[in-house]
Amino acid sequence: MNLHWDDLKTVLELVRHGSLASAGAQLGVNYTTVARRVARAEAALGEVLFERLADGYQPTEAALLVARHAGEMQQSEDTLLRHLAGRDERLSGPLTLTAPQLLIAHVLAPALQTFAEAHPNVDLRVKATNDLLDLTRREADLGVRVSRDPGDTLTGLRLAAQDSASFASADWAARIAEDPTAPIDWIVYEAHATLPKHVLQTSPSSRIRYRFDDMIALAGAAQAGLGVVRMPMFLGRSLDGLVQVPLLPPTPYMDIWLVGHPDVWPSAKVTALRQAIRADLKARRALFVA
Amino acid sequence: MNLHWDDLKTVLELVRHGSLASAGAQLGVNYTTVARRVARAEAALGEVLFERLADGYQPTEAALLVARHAGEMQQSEDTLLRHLAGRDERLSGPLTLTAPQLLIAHVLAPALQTFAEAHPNVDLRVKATNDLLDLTRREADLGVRVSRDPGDTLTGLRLAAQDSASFASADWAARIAEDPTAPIDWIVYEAHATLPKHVLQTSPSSRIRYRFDDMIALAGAAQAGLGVVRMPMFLGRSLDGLVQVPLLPPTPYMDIWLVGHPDVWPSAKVTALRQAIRADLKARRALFVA
DNA sequence: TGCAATACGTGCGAAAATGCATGCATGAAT
DNA sequence: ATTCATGCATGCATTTTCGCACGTATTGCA
Repeated sequence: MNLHWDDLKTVLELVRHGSLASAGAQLGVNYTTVARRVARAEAALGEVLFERLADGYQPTEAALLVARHAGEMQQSEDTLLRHLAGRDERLSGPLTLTAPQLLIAHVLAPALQTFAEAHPNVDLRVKATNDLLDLTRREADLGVRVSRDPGDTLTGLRLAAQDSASFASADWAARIAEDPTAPIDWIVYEAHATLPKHVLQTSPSSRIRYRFDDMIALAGAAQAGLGVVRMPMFLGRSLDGLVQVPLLPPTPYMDIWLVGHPDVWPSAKVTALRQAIRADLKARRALFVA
Repeated sequence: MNLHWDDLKTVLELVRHGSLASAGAQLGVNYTTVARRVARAEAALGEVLFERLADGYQPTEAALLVARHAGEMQQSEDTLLRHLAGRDERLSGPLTLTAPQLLIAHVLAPALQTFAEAHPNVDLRVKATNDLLDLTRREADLGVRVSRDPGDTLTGLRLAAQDSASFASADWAARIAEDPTAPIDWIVYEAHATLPKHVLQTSPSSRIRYRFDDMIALAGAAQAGLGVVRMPMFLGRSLDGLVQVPLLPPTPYMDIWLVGHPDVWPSAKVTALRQAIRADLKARRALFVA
């Protein structure tokens, strides 16, 4: 009986995910298939790879060894896929972009439309998420990220510098204009965030009333009048029902980057999308700064 | 449609072997299966991997790229298999030894018998060939080789130093004893071999009458009385119908080595076989030298 | 104690992969 | 010109693999 490479891949995912069901989900197969492939791999290798316990499959040392080398194989596969993608000169077929939802909705949409009309044969897939997808593993071909730099392994193009400022509903804006010393409710992003020093000095009656882990929810809360938020200029300007309030002067914020893996970067489709996005944002540069 | 690792392996073997049939033979599947897997890989990658020409499948650049990375994957697989074998402490299951036919027949057989009796659960497989099997790819676990050194990547244990001398049938031996100046027919090994200088000086009437590319055939020819041969001491002594003749004094010959890959070397089965062979040959050390 | 969720094994029918037989094309040898 | 060997495509029957439905065991929680 001889060893199937796909069975090694299956062992790898089972070691990574711990249960037949989740490994199967990752592989796109039923969990029974995972169990059967593992059994086949055990027969082929002559080694017990997992202990079948009540709460799941527990990998043996041999399984960890298999997983280690199968991981290397997967890296080779990833590299192959990147190289194939990178030398692809066709302007057709799938192309995957990832970006935060709010950037897509309020910034990137026009560029995507321009691109889609210019290249009707490209099947553009947009993964809208704040998760940093792994471009090394080709979870996406290009990514738009808000960060200080593009990172070590990725190639990056700075699309725009941006400022942040304070925004709130018209209600709140009126109240602040009326009585600058009145108590101010802030809605801040992420659990451990603090108020900017400037705010603490000039508006000592400020307090953090809500902490949100999601920028979309936070924006909605601000629109609903729950309080004042600090957010990028483009976002405050784009959202209905929000106006800038003078609590926090415009401050430099993280830049917007277009990033990609250097192997994939030269592909025709990636180059075309890159240029479409870059041209569009260059024309609207003023949207992002005060 | 998603990519099967086994299809990458299939593309690799097709690139290496050039035809569906030989790739299929290598993989142990029908050639139609190779054709279908290649078609599947092409669909999954969105790339044409081979041009179907009248005289076979011609790989495209993309196929060469696939093959390169699939080769890396195969190396990972080989390394995995070696590591698994190396940490195997069981004295059961398959164990493969490779050695030249004549060494097995006339030297190793007793040691193998001892080993087999001591370890009845080991399934000992002997690959008798002069080809140097690839121990890195686990074509064998241990090899016995006649050479100057074990090579760079393999671990080696010198089993015996040996001499060579001249041998011939009883007929020839009598003729030489009778008239040392009579013409002597030599049978030499390999195409470009020449007679030793010592022979040219002391027996100027010597001439090369036959050149053989196979030591077994050569030994048989000597037994049949076709002429005089130079061969290792152990072999001349072991073959019926051959006696040593004084044309060529015993001369140091290449050593006999037991070699293995360092990853596999510590395995229990390999260690046991190694010790059996080493002990046996140590006891019969005199067989190899004058 | 009872219920829901998670995790796995098993049997069966459906789907996919495989092997085999046949036929065609090409090139080399007779 | 004919024959043979090599190499591949295609259709069909078989084998293998897979997904699904059902059953069991365990854990956590109310």
